[in-house]
Amino acid sequence: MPELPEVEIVCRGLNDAFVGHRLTKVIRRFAQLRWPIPDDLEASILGVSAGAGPRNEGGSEAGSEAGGRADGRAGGEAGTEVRTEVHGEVRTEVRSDAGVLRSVQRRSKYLLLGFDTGTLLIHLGMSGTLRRLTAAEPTRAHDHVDFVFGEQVLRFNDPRRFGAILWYGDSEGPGGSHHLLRRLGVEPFSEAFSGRLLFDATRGRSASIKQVLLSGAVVVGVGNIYASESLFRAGIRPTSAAGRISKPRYERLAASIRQTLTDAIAAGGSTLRDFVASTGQSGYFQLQCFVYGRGGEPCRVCATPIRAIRQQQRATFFCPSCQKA
DNA sequence: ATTCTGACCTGATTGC
DNA sequence: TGCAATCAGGTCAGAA
Repeated sequence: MPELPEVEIVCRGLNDAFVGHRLTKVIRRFAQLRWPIPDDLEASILGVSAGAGPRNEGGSEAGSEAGGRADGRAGGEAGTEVRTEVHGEVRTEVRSDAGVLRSVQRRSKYLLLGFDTGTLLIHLGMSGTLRRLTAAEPTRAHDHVDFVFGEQVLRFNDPRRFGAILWYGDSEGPGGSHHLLRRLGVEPFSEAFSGRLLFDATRGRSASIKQVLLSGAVVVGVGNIYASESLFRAGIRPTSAAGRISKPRYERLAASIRQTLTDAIAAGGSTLRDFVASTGQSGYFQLQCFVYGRGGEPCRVCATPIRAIRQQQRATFFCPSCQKA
């Protein structure tokens, strides 16, 4: 599963390949992910009310060979009927650029695809991938959804179905207020993230520091691998009570988290199982881990055998010599 | 309020 | 070779 660096790589890939292009169709082959994929997703994105009539359904693909260039007058293009509700007043207008993907952003491990009508939330869960393919590419097992952008397709595949595809319409407020995003901690690369924040947020907490990092309530994007790696670089035992770690050590931890994530992004995201970039390329080399997955092997710094334990049913790795309680 | 457990799923790997 | 048990990068909902 993608941790933050992988999601960041996918986010950049989506920006390069799809922003400015127009979504023409959503093909939903299997709807049951962590939550059901809305059945009116295509209509929501395109701004067409769900009951707008079956005549519109099939034949509206006429202008899709234009390859994403929208400046031409598009002679025969009828445009798409868009209905917006403003203060209870329903307006109908014809918009030829309905469905154009305006932006792709990452918040924690959520991908936020911005359309004029609202925000598409995508989470890759543990095993989700997004690939960029041509529309003719045959589907494989667990290819649940296609987002068709003319000739190219963004295809969502997720064997374990822990991922999510949700819609957050503009009428529901800005996407950032979605309940899944509202309680998230700060971004690790934001100004707000610091050793002081970690220190202040953990006073009185008896939970282990690794548990606090994984919870995402203070800082987001530190998954199971990078929690172990960051704590190693900071010289802190994963089992230490978060409330008993000093401010200087938290300063070091904040820097370690940033550095670990930066290194992983630079490496193209660590490739463990089935991560594939949105371009469909795989074969990124894996970030060289100091401790993760190296139980029993010698520490790369001091040669002491790395210890493997379990915390909250998750694998944790640390060097008993380099990392102090 | 904080902390912990179970649940959601399939697939790869391990051990008998 | 086959089959069962175990594990996997996330995170939500609910119980203790």
